[in-house]
Amino acid sequence: MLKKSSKKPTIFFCEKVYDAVKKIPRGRVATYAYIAVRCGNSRACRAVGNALNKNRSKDVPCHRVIHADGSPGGYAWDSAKKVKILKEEGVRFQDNKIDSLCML
DNA sequence: GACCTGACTCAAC
DNA sequence: AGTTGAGCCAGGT
Repeated sequence: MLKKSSKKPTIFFCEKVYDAVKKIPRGRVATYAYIAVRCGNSRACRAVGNALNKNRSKDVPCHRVIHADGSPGGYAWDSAKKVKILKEEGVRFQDNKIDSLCML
């Protein structure tokens, strides 16, 4: 049984990305690497960003996803707005970077 | 159907 | 400390 691979968990990955991002509590942020790890590969961070960038569903608080070094990263709608939203949610910023304490 | 790019990250130089 | 290269996944051209 088991027909050898035959298929890739492509859909799984993006689905997990949305699920993980949706689970981010308000006032908190997560790094792409964190989401990637949650999806199975810590190096799939690119796929995570790509999934959000191409899908950017309103159901997913993609603004809570930031770089690993604390930079707000990018935002398909408006990177500046992303920072603003995070501040509104209560995320602490340190020198234009998200405080590591707010990272999951 | 193959190649490249993209909201990334880590390690080495 | 800043720059460069390599690694991963998915979608678009």
